[in-house]
Amino acid sequence: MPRTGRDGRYHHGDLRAALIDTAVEIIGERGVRGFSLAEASRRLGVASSAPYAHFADRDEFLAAVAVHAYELFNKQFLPEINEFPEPADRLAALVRSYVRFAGAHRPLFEVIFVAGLDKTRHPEVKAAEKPFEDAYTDIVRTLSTDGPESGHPTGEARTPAPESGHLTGEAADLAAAIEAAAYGHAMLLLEGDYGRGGEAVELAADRAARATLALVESRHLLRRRAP
Amino acid sequence: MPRTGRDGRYHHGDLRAALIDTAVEIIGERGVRGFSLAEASRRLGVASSAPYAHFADRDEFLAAVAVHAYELFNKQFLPEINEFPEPADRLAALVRSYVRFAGAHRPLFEVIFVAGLDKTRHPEVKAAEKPFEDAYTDIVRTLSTDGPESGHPTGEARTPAPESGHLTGEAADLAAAIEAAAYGHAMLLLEGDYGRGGEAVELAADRAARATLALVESRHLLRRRAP
DNA sequence: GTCTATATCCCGATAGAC
DNA sequence: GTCTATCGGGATATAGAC
Repeated sequence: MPRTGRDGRYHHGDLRAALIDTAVEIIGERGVRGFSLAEASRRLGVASSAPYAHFADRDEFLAAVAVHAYELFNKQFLPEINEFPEPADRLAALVRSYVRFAGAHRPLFEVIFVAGLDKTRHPEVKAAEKPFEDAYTDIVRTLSTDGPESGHPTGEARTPAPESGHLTGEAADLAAAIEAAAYGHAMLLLEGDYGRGGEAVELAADRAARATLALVESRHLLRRRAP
Repeated sequence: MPRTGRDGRYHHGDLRAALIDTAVEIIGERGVRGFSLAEASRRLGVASSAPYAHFADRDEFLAAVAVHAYELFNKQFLPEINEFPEPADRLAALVRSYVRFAGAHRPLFEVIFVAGLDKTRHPEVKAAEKPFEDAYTDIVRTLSTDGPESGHPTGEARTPAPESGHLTGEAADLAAAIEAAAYGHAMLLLEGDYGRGGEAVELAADRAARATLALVESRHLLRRRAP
């Protein structure tokens, strides 16, 4: 929301936020790799050097966009899974939300997954993605220790799942398969393999959700011998 | 193989081929988006304008690299599937080969799938990928009309599958799921999610192959209602 | 087929004034 | 916080000589 100062020039109360909005626009048109801070400045009518008052360099700016992307996902899409009590359905819903997010906010999805940011250099990004990762690992862990086919008689003592951290064994295999399926569907959607409109998004999301259920159903086939 | 002329300067008998080799090098270091014809020329010791004697522009050059990539895949990896008689195993082998190719020839895989070439503008690329596509659709079609769980009593009359072109119904759903799984595993491999060395490639390829078998096994869950 | 030379354009980033 | 001015670098692409 630019406002005009006494001198007739445009000034932005929040150039930082305006830059992120404009970046989303540009990335939507040209892709992440076609984005430049210079063009964003041009569109906002500010000097090409103005962004450097808020961000050290281009990478740090993209990291800020990535954080924005995760916050949006966590707020708007993650809650969708709470409609489902069963772990398998929750997982399918999570995958569906993931693909929907890719379709509805393609530029943000691109920044997160296609830009190739070095996350180790941007801890803010890692922190922002944590809610999503936690939701995911929680469900997968539940599924592989408590699934309908795991064969635990009622009341049997179970080793408690670790509270956080990496998955192991069957859970890791299932998680990897579903992660790849979700990512693959999202990428094919963005490449136009499913068409262009909103139906394409739902088609891709639906297929991804079904693939998730199929993988859960046949998860015994995913198991690998210990290396 | 550069040779030296009488004047002491380097000349290339086949600059075209040399450029493609060098492009593979550069893309391996910087990714497709970090590639430029200018740098390739520099490394070969030729003028930055030399490539334009062989290629109209950067995109046409990348299309040539893509054709090279498909030819290599079709020759070196596609034949691997012939070791397996059963359709499901053939499909898993194809997916395994696909991921192995991504790992063994990452730069070429990137050009094909990440560079975002407009294939409609480059018919040579479409022609080069045809053998791969045909092999894929053939197997999927066989699986969804002749699979062990399709429940056709022996001798029942079946509608003959179309000889080429797009898949429909169950076959299309299965094909989409497997395509996404293969692509997803390959991309996660390239992003380093499985680690870096040759073991990472085999891990990803193995997981992709298992996911393929799992999807085939539960393919009834992939079925969508007609739109 | 390759060279030199050049034109044009865009980008990232810095310094210092307002 | 934003501006102007500017440096340095790299890319694409063309024209014309050898």
